[in-house]
Amino acid sequence: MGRHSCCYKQKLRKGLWSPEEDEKLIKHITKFGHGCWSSVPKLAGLERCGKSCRLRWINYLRPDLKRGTFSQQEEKLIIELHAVLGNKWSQIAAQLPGRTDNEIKNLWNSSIKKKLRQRGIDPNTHKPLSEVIDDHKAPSASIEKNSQDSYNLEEKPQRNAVVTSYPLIHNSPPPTHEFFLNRFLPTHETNNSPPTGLLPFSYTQQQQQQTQPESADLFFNTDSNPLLSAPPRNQNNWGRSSSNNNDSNGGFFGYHPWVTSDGIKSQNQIHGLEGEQDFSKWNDQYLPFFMGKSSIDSKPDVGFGVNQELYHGQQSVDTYNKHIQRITTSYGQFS
DNA sequence: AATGCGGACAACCGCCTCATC
DNA sequence: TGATGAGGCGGTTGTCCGCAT
Repeated sequence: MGRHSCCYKQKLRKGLWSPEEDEKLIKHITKFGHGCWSSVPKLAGLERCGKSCRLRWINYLRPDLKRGTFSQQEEKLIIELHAVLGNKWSQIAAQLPGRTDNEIKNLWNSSIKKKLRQRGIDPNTHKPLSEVIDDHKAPSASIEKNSQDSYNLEEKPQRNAVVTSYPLIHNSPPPTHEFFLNRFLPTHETNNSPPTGLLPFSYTQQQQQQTQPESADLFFNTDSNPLLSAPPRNQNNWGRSSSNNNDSNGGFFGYHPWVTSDGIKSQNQIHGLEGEQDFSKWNDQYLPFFMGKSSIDSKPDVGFGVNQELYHGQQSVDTYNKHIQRITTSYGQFS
């Protein structure tokens, strides 16, 4: 495809964004939505290409970004997801509320990779380095099965420590495609009810009551991983993840007061918010925009996560189907 | 005080996919 | 059906800043 036409244009600014530019972009998007990104610079009075504006907004200016340092839980989750998804940063980011793919990618390249190597784990294969060197050897009996937490990056590696564990898959077979799909698919997949959006790891009360397969426990230990924890029974919202402990605003994707385990709350319920004051504040300023009510472009916005699709009727179903198709492509067909 | 180095983060580049014409 | 434009993604580079020497 080659370069974008905007890249050929002269006089476009590059490099770091000034506060004035940020302000212009924020003002424009909060007022009109982004619509077609290529038209944003002109309409906002910026000498930037649309792509640059999009990136700046998504990675830095969006109001739902969490920012700040990553918690240990977040780092562990990133590693676990990377073991399954590889360098699919956008898919990994989709599971971390308020984090961007760029942020996660940077963390991986600058920090996590190094930590894993220090612990004797190959960051690409997630296998012990010794196995990567001698790749023909099957996982040997020397692998200690009780070492549950070789991803605990808080612990410093011991001198001369022998890496003795498979980081994720200890004495269990790798999780199946079905298992992973179950974690990602919304709960309504088997009926015709409206989609609830691809919330982070689907949850139903039935699932909670079921005994998790062994691989699931190893993979997504909901006891130890608050990001994956199911909400308490009879609670109508997704609990704010404990990874947001330091985030007084919670983050847009941190919890979803309008989504119940049964489906979607009404608009009145959404706007009433039932005492969710943090969200209410946020709602006044940004909800119309995040609902895709752009005055420029009536198409649903993309790039804010799939949960906003709750508001888009048939289009949300179409987009939802696309997500299913994408996941199916990646992880195989499910029944 | 000057310099070099490394970490963290922001931004760009190039490619791919998809929608539209 | 191919050309084109736009959005999205992953890899890479650039920049800033703190720290050690």
